[in-house]
Amino acid sequence: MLTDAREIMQDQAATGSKAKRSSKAHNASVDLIAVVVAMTEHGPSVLAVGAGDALPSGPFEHGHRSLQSGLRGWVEHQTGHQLGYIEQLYTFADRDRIGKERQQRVISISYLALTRAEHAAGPGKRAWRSWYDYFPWEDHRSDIPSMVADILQPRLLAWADGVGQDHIRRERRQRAAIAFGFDGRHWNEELVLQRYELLYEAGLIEEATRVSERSASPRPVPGATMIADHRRILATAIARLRSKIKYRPVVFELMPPVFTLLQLQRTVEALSGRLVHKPNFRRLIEQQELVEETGETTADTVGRPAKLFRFRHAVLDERVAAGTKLPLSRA
Amino acid sequence: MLTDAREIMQDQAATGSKAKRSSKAHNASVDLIAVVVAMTEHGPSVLAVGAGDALPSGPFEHGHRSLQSGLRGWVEHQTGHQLGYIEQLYTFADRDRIGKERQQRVISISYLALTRAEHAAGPGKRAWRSWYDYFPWEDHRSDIPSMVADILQPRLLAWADGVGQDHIRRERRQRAAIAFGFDGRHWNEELVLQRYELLYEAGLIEEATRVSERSASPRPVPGATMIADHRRILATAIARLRSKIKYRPVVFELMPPVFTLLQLQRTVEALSGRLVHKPNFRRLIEQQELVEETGETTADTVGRPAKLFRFRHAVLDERVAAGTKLPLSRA
DNA sequence: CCAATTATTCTCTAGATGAGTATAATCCGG
DNA sequence: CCGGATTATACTCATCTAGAGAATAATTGG
Repeated sequence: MLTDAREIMQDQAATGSKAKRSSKAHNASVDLIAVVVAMTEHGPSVLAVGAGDALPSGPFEHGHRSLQSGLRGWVEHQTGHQLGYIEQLYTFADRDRIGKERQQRVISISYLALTRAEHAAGPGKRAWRSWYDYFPWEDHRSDIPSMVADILQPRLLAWADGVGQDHIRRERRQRAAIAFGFDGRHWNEELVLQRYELLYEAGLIEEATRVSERSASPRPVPGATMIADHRRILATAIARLRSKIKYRPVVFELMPPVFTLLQLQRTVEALSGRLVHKPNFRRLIEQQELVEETGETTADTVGRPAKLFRFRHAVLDERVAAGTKLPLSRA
Repeated sequence: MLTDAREIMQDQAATGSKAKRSSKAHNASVDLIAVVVAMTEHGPSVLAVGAGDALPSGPFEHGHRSLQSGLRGWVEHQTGHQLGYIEQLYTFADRDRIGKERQQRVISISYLALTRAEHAAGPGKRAWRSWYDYFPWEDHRSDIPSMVADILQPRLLAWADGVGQDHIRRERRQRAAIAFGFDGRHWNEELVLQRYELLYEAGLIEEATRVSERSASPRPVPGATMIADHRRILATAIARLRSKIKYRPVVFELMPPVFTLLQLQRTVEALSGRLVHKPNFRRLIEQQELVEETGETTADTVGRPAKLFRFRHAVLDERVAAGTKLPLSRA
């Protein structure tokens, strides 16, 4: 099982330690929320519950051995899905949420999990939704979605120009330009959360406006909504994953045991939302020795048959990739 | 104020959302733990309380507006220190910890904060401890500490060889070699947590053994201890910071408003625990336009006077550094 | 003025990366 | 059985980046 060593270690650390300090901590309820990602026929997909508008989640309970095992339990119970790779995303305290009579706060701990769609056992087959349903502006594979220039840009500009002070207007314009690549800037696929936050701040996200205010607010931007802040958590997960595939071999968690290099490339492209240069992608994968040939080739496809590869699990032990960006002396 | 946009946004997200799902979540107490880092005369230092064996911490309470503000409150109260940059580290659930009669779990949310030592107001002047007091094997600036070869290596090998099965022994040896750079491997300064975990697993960390077992266990390795798992949290923070200075301009949080390039270099070296190549470091900083000249030069020192620089806060708005490692097409 | 000391600039090299071209192996319709 | 379409794989080339070390500049203290 491919797992992020650091995260796993941390969680083991959590369950193994013994505390000595007694504290007058007050109580809170603790929720676990999972973003479960897999590749389906519809592209990079997320496991949704309810009407496709909620992430699997549930309270952390006494029976749970650890946070992660509690999360696994809830996902399995709600979707019939067993999780492999898990990493923690973020913990936040919800301010407005109040439990029954006695005031009580809710702590939400969110996780990113990677799996293969086939692993599903049970009913939840329909539960996969392409994550681009929720973020249609994030898919730049075929081209920049027309809605970016047609809808997002004018509305964000209107939002920026709707403010009186000059420096705030400029600052808003600049933030929008950086996040969405306006004015000839490059698109940065990792800024998923910043883009969502910006739209949210501009009042263009449906979740940002209360039902009572809907008529007064600007029309929200296209994209499926979710309850509470689940869509924000999803944005966080996508951003994390898009960043992580660049320095850790996590893509393979989403691949079948055996695959062609083009299939691998298509997966990376689906996740990052943009196309990569085929020969260079191949060179990158091979020089890092991430895969090994099985000896087999594909048969069913048109054109020259492609070699099949499998992930070299050994690289997880051999190396620990860490991005060097300091001018260290090699010595 | 230089802050990590992603983290801050997340926390705002937390306080701003409204939840709809009612849950039967059971109660837990929530603790906030801070690793506060600054550069002092003794190098990279961490703010400690008690006998220098605990991190500032306290329960998350009703009065707190958000997790971060709760953390700020506790640190300020316990150390008189105001915090600037804050980012979340990790959340874990402590299994063995039980509150009074009714069984209750403790959730610990840990944070990394960066500040300047001078910002201290109040008594806690003695509270700064070099982080190398706790991890003496992590400082490779002058040379590889002799204890690595003299103490750590033999004890880790003894631990590995103490197991019967051949493949487990090999796996332990390999893990130790990768983490500590044995057998001619390179030292990877980011593996702070992995190294601590390995020593912990090998029973060489004092916190790992209960008092009653102390006589039977192997003698722990040098290094100041901390209560509970605070030293592990510190290791996590150091690892995160060593990684982050490579792709985000966070070092400047630790610098005075005006500094020379050598001072900046010394700070980076102190954090990463290793030396960098001076001309190349300079080239890196300048080509990224992270700093601008003040026009002044240092006077007090021997040798050619150095130009003084200040951080260009504008870069935070202009750019969003994100590590590209995919063979994307430039378009 | 000279030696010592620190700062700053340049040069050289090897490797990584972006981009495009060329060749290989298959299928399919004639 | 051949030629075009299609996909896979292998090369080539220019540019950029990062590691390493040398050369030059501006001080201080004798």
